[in-house]
Amino acid sequence: MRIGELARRTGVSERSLRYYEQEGLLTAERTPGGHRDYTEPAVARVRRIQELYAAGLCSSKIVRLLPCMRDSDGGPAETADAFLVSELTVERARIDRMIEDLRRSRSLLDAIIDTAAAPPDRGSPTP
Amino acid sequence: MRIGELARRTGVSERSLRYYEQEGLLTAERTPGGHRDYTEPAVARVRRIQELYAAGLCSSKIVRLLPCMRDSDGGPAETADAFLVSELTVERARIDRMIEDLRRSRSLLDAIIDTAAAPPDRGSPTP
DNA sequence: GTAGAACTTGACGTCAATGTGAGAATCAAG
DNA sequence: CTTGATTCTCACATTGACGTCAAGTTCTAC
Repeated sequence: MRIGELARRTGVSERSLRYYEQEGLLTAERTPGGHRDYTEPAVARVRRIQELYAAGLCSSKIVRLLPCMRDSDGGPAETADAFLVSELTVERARIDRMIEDLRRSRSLLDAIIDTAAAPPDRGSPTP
Repeated sequence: MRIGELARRTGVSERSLRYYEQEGLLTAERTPGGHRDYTEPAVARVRRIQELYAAGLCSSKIVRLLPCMRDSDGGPAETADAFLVSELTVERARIDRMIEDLRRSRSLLDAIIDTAAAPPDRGSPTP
């Protein structure tokens, strides 16, 4: 499929897809004229890339991480070397902290929303 | 306390603290000479600001949200108006999605780390 | 009063993922 | 062949929360 279709199916802009290629995250065959021609697994791959970006990983981390994932492109999964593993362990800890922070922020918002939903308590406290 | 101490106690750079003030997130008295003089609750406030930034809220959202929080500066908490509540509800949903994404990414990393930790399965499958 | 640390404002730089626009080339269909 | 949609590359702009440097002022301790 070509870049427009991939963009529509993944919800990722064409610009970003080209950027992913530039960063080595995504590859594509080329038509004789030079247009990108993506295979079907590219859809799943792009979704995973987005997830990892959302998790706060930068492209250089992702590019080393992707080959270690199953089903990334049909090929057998590489095994992460010790250095990558140690980096990923750090990232995992960071993600855990992020989740904790998000939980706190979530309950903060909850409290505010609940307070606003409750009948506004003006002046005279429950008699 | 002055900006240096607040920076040390919160782990936030002086630059950021001035930026928070510029964005209306944080206020301070001034000494006769113009130096910022923070009160004790500023510490907690800065921490909360950081949490909300970590949750992906931008300064303009945070600045409207802070007055609705308890203990932010000792004053009574304002109640969020309907518009803010609707925005916060959207943010809360976004945070929920973020947490879900993070969980997925976390288990992705987990799988890779576990695979690398397991004895590398080279060629000859269990005879 | 004076040295040096801490602070001030202001302006410009950074970073990483994208947006955006120009101008040329390619593709699919009639 | 032609037209119009799509894609190409290249390059510059944007965003937001900061880093960083400069030149000047204030505070603190002696």
